[in-house]
Amino acid sequence: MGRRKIEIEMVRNSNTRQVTFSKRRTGLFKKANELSILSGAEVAIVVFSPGNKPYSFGHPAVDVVAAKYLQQDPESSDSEGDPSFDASNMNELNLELVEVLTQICEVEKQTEAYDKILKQNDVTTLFDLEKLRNSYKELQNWVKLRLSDLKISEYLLLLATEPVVGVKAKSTKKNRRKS
Amino acid sequence: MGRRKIEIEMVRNSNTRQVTFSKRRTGLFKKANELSILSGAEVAIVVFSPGNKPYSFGHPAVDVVAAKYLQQDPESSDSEGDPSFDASNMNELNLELVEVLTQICEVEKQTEAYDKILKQNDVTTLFDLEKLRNSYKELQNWVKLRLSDLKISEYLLLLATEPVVGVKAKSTKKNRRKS
DNA sequence: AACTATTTATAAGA
DNA sequence: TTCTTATAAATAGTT
Repeated sequence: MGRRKIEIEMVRNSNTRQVTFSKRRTGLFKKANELSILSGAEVAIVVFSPGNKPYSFGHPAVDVVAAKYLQQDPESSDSEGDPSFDASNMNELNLELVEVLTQICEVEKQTEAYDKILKQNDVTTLFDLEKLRNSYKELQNWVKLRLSDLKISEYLLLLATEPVVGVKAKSTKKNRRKS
Repeated sequence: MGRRKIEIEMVRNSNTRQVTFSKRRTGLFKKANELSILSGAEVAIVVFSPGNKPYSFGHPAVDVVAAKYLQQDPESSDSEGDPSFDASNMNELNLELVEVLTQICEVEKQTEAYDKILKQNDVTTLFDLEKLRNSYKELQNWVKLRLSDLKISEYLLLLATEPVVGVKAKSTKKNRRKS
């Protein structure tokens, strides 16, 4: 929507990129505001600029909408009994990390194998394409699996909620969670 | 932007309101996607429709961006805890996690895109094969990159050395870290 | 779900 | 950064 049509791809020039970000971030928030007013919808937006500065928009407020959203999926944290935050959580987190790293290794080996297939430049038969296709599917499934059980994200969220994670914080009422 | 100019105010007719919501929600998410691609910004949006159905958009993912946002202002206290292991370590670890999650998300989206190519069963030209080949290479490179800067692994090692991370552990000499 | 007349967003330029 | 403006894109009302 400007003097010229542009491709939707990372803007090369870092200066132009920042300008584009500013303009479009403004536009995005304006649209969000209109959406919330016109339809009465609740909207929350969080954006990190290329320079990593945070911007947010919320109607009625980011926190409110975010909380509502997070409440949706009740599978999130609760299990842990009482110690405001103890080792078991950390150990689980660590295990998750090990898992991720392990699987990343596996993916590397897989991709190498698949790359070999591709290097035989005769991959023109349907059969080979089928194999290729399946390879991608596997990879995709792996990633989805990783993402779908969002335990790590949940942990992050949980951790973010506790300013001082894994350390006995000043026990304010914030350490309390519904259980 | 339509046949007529409209005032930005709650749309009266509930049917029209729902239609407006649908159209504009789509537009908003499209804009968000363009913003994230053009500028490399991270974006998370959560919307509740007038009928209270949740919709979300995230690049790399709602949870990841949300977590990062929430972590921003940790009224970083250090409390009365044993300083041998405080929040700063956790924050670093968390940032690493955010990194990994971000890249995993990117891979997922990539693989989805490539899968689309494969689904067009006309992938018989050399050109397409070339694209496919490059796709794999990118993926492979990503994984290698992930593995080569072994910061996370280092953390894991560190963590593994500390059975109880982030919590006042039985203080042995293990609380020592190279510095 | 499509179709367009219009309005709105914005890329480039100043 | 802010403004201007030619043009691309979104969308309100219609079919």
